[in-house]
Amino acid sequence: MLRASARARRPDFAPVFAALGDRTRLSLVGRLADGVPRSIAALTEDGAITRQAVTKHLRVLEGAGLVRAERSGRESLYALRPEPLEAARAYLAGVSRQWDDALGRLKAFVDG
Amino acid sequence: MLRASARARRPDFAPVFAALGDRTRLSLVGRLADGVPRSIAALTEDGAITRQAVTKHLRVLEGAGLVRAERSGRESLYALRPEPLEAARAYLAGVSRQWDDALGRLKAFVDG
DNA sequence: CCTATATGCAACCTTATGGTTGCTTTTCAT
DNA sequence: ATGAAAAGCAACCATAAGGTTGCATATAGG
Repeated sequence: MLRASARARRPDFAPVFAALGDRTRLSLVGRLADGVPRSIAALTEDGAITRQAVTKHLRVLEGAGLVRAERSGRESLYALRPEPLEAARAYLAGVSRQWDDALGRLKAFVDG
Repeated sequence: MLRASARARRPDFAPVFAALGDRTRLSLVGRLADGVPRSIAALTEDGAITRQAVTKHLRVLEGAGLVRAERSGRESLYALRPEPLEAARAYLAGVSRQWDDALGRLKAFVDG
C-alpha cells in the first residue's frame, strides 16, 4: 500500500517551525538566503551575540535540515537548504487552503 | 516617511513560527483548520494530554494571533485565524524566492 | 436548588533553551 | 616555526516551556 505508507510518513514540521521560531535563527536564515555560504565568524560579525551562541543556533538549524555545514580549511561554511523551507511553506499553504475550502462550504450551505 | 516606518515595522515572525514549533500546537491548528470553533474540552478529547496543558497551548497560539477565543456560555470556543498563517507562508515564500533568484544570478554569472 | 460540566487559577516539577566563559585544537600566513 | 584566526568542547547559569495536580468558580439543566 504505497498510498497508505506515504500518508503515514507525513514528515512532522514542528521541528522546522521550532527552528525558525527564534529571532536570531530567523535572522541567520535571512542572511544566508542570498545563496552565499558563510563561516561562523562571518555570521557572528555583528557582535550582538557570542560566537558560541551562533554555533549553537547553527546546529539547531542544521538539525532541522535548514542549513548545511561544510568544512573548508580552518572554517566551516554554512549554507541554506531551501527544501525544508519550501516544504514548510507548502504545509502552511495546505492549512490555509483547507480553511478557505471550509469557509466556502459553509457559505454554500448557508446560501443554499 | 511612510515608507521608512512601514519598512521598520516589518512584523517579526519568530513568535508565529515558535507557536507552530510544537507537535501538539501544530496538531491543534490542523484540527481547527476545518473552520469549526471548538471548546477546550472538545480539543482535549483524545486524552493524550491534560485539559490544562491544552489550555496553555491554546493561550500560546492565541498570543501569536493564530487562534481566537470567544466565550459562549460555560465554554470558550477557539477558532483559527488564518491571517498570520498566511503571512508566515508569504514570508517563507519570500525567503525561497530570494534563494532562487540568488541561484539564478549565480548561474547567469557562471554561464556568462 | 443541586449537581455535573467547562473552565480558570496557582503552585509545582523537570527538562530544554539561550546564553556565557574558559580552554584546546586545527590551520593559515608570515 | 610561531603567532593569530577559526572553530570545537565542556561546564555552567538563568529562565522559559511543557506538563501535572489540586482547588475554586461559573453555568446548563433537570
